[in-house]
Amino acid sequence: MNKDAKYDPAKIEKKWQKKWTKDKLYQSKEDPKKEKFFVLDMFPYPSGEGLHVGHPKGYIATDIISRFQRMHGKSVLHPMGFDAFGLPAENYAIKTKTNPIDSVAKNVARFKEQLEIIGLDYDWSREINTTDPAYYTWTQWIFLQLYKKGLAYESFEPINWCPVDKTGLANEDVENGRCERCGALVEKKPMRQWVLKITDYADRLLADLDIKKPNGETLLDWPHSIKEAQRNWIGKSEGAEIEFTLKLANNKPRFVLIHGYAGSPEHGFFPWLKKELEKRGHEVQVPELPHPNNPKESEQVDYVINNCTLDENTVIVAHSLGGVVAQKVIMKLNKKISGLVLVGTAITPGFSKEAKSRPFHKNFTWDFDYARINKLAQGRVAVLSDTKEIHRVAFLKDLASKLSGAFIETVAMKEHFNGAEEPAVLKCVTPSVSVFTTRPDTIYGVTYIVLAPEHPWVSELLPQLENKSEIEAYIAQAKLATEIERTDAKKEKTGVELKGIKATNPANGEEVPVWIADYVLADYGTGVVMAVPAHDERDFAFAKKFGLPVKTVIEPLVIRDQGLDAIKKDLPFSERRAVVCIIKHWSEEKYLMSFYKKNGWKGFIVGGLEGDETAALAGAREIQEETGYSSAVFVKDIGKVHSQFYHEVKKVNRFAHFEVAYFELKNSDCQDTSEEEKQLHDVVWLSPREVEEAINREDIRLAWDFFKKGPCFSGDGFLINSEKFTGKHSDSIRKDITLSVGGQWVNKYKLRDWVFSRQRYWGEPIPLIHCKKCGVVPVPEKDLPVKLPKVKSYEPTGTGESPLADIHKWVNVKCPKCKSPAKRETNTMPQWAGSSWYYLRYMDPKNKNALVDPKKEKYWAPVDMYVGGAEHATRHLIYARFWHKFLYDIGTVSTTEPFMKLQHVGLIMGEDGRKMSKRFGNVVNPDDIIKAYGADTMRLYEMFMGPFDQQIAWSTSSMVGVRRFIEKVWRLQEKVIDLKTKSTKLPKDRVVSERSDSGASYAGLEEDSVLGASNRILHKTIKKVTSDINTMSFNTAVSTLMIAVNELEKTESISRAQFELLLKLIAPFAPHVAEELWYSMGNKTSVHITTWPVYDESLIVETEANIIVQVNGKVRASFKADINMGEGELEMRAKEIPEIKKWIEGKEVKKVIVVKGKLVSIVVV
RNA sequence: GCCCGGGUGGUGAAAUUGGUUAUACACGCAAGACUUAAAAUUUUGUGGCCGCAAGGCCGUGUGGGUUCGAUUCCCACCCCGGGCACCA
Repeated sequence: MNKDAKYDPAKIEKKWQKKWTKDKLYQSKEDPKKEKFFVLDMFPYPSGEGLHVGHPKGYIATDIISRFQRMHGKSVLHPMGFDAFGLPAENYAIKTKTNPIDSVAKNVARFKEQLEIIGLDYDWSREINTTDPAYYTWTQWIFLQLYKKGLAYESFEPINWCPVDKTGLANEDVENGRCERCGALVEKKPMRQWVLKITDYADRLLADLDIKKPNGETLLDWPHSIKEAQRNWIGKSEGAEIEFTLKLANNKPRFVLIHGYAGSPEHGFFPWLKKELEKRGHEVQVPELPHPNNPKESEQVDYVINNCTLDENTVIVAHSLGGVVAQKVIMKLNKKISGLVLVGTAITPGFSKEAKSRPFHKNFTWDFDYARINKLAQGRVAVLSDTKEIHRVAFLKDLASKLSGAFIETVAMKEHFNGAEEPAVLKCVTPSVSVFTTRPDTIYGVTYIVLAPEHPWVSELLPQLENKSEIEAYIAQAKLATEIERTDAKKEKTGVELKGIKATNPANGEEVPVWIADYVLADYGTGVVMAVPAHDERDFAFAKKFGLPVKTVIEPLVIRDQGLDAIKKDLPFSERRAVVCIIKHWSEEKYLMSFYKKNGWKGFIVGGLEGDETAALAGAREIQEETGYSSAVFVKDIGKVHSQFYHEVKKVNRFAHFEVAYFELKNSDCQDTSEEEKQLHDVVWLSPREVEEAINREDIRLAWDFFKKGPCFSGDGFLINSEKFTGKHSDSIRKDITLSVGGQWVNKYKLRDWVFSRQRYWGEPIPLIHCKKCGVVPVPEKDLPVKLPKVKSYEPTGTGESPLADIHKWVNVKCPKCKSPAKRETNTMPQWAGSSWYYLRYMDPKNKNALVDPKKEKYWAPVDMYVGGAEHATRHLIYARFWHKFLYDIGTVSTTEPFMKLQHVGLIMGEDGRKMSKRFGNVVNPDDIIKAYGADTMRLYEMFMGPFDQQIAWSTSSMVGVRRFIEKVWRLQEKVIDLKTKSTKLPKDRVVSERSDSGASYAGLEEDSVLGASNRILHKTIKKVTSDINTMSFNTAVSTLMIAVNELEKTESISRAQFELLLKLIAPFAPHVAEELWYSMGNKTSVHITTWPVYDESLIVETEANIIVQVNGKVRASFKADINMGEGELEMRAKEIPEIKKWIEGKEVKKVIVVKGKLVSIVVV
C-alpha cells in the first residue's frame, strides 16, 4: 500500500467489503471447540422509504460487539433478516398498486444494498424473511401446536376494531383508545376471532423477569425500564375474591325443603340450610315426611301438598328421594312454582347395578313429564351432583338435560350431600356475585356494590327489577361509548341503581344497594366491585354524586422513616392524643398556619389532649394560648390521623393520635402571646393554595385533605367499626379478613388474551379448516404451509371478513377428517407472529424437517445480546417470551427465556430535534453520508454521539470530528518505524508467524525507552475500550481511542507492534480503515480474525499519586507521593508544605483525614 | 394520579462504593501560523462574574440538610422524557 496516499474511504471500503464476502470471513459455524456468541438485531420491516441514518445505529453496535467477540475467539452468530408481513407492507402495496409479494422483494433488495455499504459483518447465508413460505410454514406449525394445547381458541367477544385499517386489533395495538398505527379511534365490534391464551403464561412472564442464576445474578440483563413496562402491562394484583349474596326485594321466595329416604328435617344439611335461609329473611318449611324408612309415593306427595304452601313464590329444594317426591308433587299439583333444586336425586332402579335395592324402588313410579315439570318450575331448574358419586353423576347429567335445567357438578362436603353444611346447595338457591378487591380490609366500609354494565347477571336479573327501562337505556349507552369515552378517569361518574335488589355484606350481614356503572370494567377481576367510598377515590366520587353513604373504617397511620424526623429504632415511643386545629379567618378565605422554628415543621396549631378531654375543648384552649385569638368557635370534627415520628425538640419517638378539628374565628380579637410561644413558632394566615404549598408533613397534609377534599383515604392504617378486627392494622389482616368472610386469596392480571386474527390479506393464513360436520379441524402438519394465494385484489373488505374469503378456489377445501366440503379459516395472523420466534430460525435457517435442529438450538441458544428499540417493550418482547416459553413446554427449545441481555437503541432525531420523517423533511440518508464521509466515519460518529440508549439529534457538521480522528490514524502510519533498522521503510512482505499473536496474552510490544510511554497509553486504552464495549459505552470507548491517538501523534515515532495494537482496537469500530492499514503493515490475513489484545496490569499501575491537601474543606496545595505511602507519612508531608503551614499556623488542628493515595484533609479551628 | 428514568459549558456530552482543583473527548466560537486567497491542516484560548494583572468570588435544575469534604447521600419542590392509567 502506498502510505503517502490520502485517506479515501470510497476507494478502500468497497474493496474490503468485496474481499470479506469472497473470503466468507463472517460465516458462522457450530464449532464445538469454541464458545458461542449470539448477537441479534431486531430485524427491520423493509419499508418502501429505505433506511434513514437512525436505523443502522443498533446494527453498528451489534457489529462492534460481534467483531469484538470474534476477536475473543468465539464462534459468533450475527444474522439479519426481514419482517415483511403486516399492514405497512400491505398498505404500501395498495398505494403503489403492486402486489406485496413484489414490493417486499424490491424493498428487501434496497435495504440489503444500504446495509452492505456500512460494512456490517452479517452472515447473509442465514438471511430469513417472514413472508417466505419456507419460513411461515413454521409460524403456522407453532400455531397448530398452540391450538392442540388449547392455547388458541375461537372467541365471539367484541374486540377492538380499527375502522381505518379495517381489522381487529390486539389490546397491545391500542394506545389510549386509538389504533397505534393510524391513530383512528378504536371501536368495539363483536366478531369471530382467534385468540391466544397468553394469560395462561402471565404468572411466568412476570416471575421470570426476576429469576436468578445460580450465582445470584438476575438471568435477564434487561433495562430496568423495559422490565418495569412489562410488569405494568401484565399488571398483577393480589387480592380477595369474596361472594356477596343477592336478594330480590319483591318476590322473596319461600322455600320448601324435602328430605329423602330415611331422612328427616333434623338430618344432614337441613337444619343448617333452614337457618341460613331464614337468616336471609326467607320463610322456610321443612315437612317431616311420613314413614321415611318405608316411603310410599302417594302418601309422601300428598303430605307435601297438604302441609306446605306451594305457589308461584315457592322454591322447592329436594334431596335424594325427596327429589322424586318433589317432581311428583309438581306434576300432581299442576300449578306454577318459583323453582326447583334437585340435590343428588334418587336413581331409577336398574340404572346402575351398583345401586342397592331400596323399598322405594317398588313403592314409587318412575315416569316423569319432564317438559311439564320444567314449565311449571318456570324454567328455573337446577340439578346438583356430587362428583364422588360416580354412578349417579351420569344419571343426573341426563336428568338435567331432560329437565332443560342447569347441571351443577360439585364436590360435596360429605358423599351424597350428607354433610351438616353443604354450601353448594345454599349457593345454588341464593344468587350471588363475586367481587375482586385488593382491599378486603375495608369490607366493613362497603356501602354499595357495582356491577359492570355488561355483567351477565344484569340481564339475568332484569325481568325482576323495578327500573328495567332505565337500566336498559344505561347499558345501551355504555355499549355505544368508545373505549376512550368509557375509560376517561376524569369524566363524571355515571350509573344506575338496580332497584329491587340488594346485596348482603358477608362480613356484617348488612344489606347494601346494587348499582351498575361503567367505571367498573367487565373484563377485569370479576366485573363486580365492592364499593368503599371512604377508602377508594373512585367509589368516593361515585358516592358523592349519587348521595350514597360513606363509612370510615380505617384511620391513617403515618410512619416517618426517612429524613430528620425518622423514628429512631432504639428509642421507645411516647404515645399521646393531640388536636390539630384548622382555623378559618373571621372574614377571608384564609387559614392559620404555624411555622415551627426549631425543626422547620409547617403545619397547624397542635396541642395535647389531657385525660379524656375533647378535641373541641383542648383546641379552643390551645388557640388562645399559642396564637392569642380568643374568638375561636369549634365547628366540627374532621377525622383522625395517627402518626409516628421522631420529635427533634423533645428528643422522643412520638406516637401521636391526632384529632383534626375545624374552628372559625368570630372576630379579630387577639391578645399578645407569651415570649416563649413567640420563640417557638410564627403564625401566618394563608390562602388554601398557600397552605397546600407550605405543609411539609404527611400527617398534617392528610388532615388538610380530609378537611378540604372529604373523608376519603386510600392508604393503610388502623381499622375502626370492623367488629373483631377493630384496632388491627389494615396491612396485617387482609388475608385473615378474607378467610373470615369465606373469600379466597387470588391473583388477577391486567394482561388480556392475545387477539390473533387480522381481517387482512398480507399475513400468515391461520392453518385451520371449518367443517360443518367436524367443526374446527387443524390442517395436517404434512400439508403445511398453507400458502397465501397470490391474487390481484386484496383490499380489506371492512365487513370483518378477510379478503381471502372471496377467493373461492382457495377457501373451499375438503375436510381433512371426513372429506366432506369445508372452508379454510380466512383470518390471517398479526404482524407480530413471525417476529415472535425468528431468532430461532437463524440457528438453522434451511431446515425442512424441523423448526430448528435440537443440536443447533442447544449450541446457539439463547440469544446473548439483543439490541433494538424500546418501543417493543410490551409487544414483540412479551409475545416472543410467551411463544418461547410455550416452545420450551413442548420441548422445541431448551431455555426458558429467549434473550439474555437486552439493550435499547436511543433514537436518532432529525437535526431539528424532531423525529426523522418524510413529513418534516429532516430525513438524513446514510447513502449520502457514506458517499461524503465514508462508512467508517458514519459508524464512529453514531457511536460517539452520546450514550447509546439515549435519544440524540443528528448533526452532520459534528461528524468532521471523527473524520479527523480517522485521518489522524491514517497519518500515524508515517510514524511507524522498524525497530531493528530504525527505518520508516517497512519490509513489503512479512511472514505471518513472525508476529503470531494467537494465545491470550499480548506481550508483543517491544521494550524500548523511547516507546515506553506509548506502551503505557496503549495498555490503558486496551483496558478502557474493552470494558466500554462490554458495557456498551461506545461513546467513551471512541473518546478513549481519540485520546490515545492524540498522545501517539505527539511522539516522534511508534513501533509497528504499537500501531498494529491500535488498529486492532479500532477494528470493530472502523473495520475498513483498520483493515487497510493492517494490510499495509504487511499482514496477509484480516485484522478481524486476529486476537483482541490483553493489557498488562503492571504497565498501567500508577506508582506515584498526586495527593491533594485540603484545609477546612478547601484545596490549598498538592504534592506527589508514592501510591503506597502510609497515612502517617502523608500527614507529615502535608503539614510541611509552606502553603499549608500558612493556613494552619497558630490554629488548633482539630482533625486530620487521610485517604491513602488521594488526599489529606486538615480541619482547624 | 401511580411507577420508572433524567436535569452538568454556546452544543453532543465525561466523571457518581462521597475524596486529586468539576466540565474528559468532540463540535462550535475567537485569535495566530501556512496560503495571493479560500479550503484543508496546525498552534493557542474557551463555565460565569470582577480585575491591567496577580488573584478573588460564584458555579452540576431550585431550596434546605448531613459531612472535614456533596455533581454523587437525605428531605421538599420544579422541569423534561418514558410506561401504566376508572385495573377495584
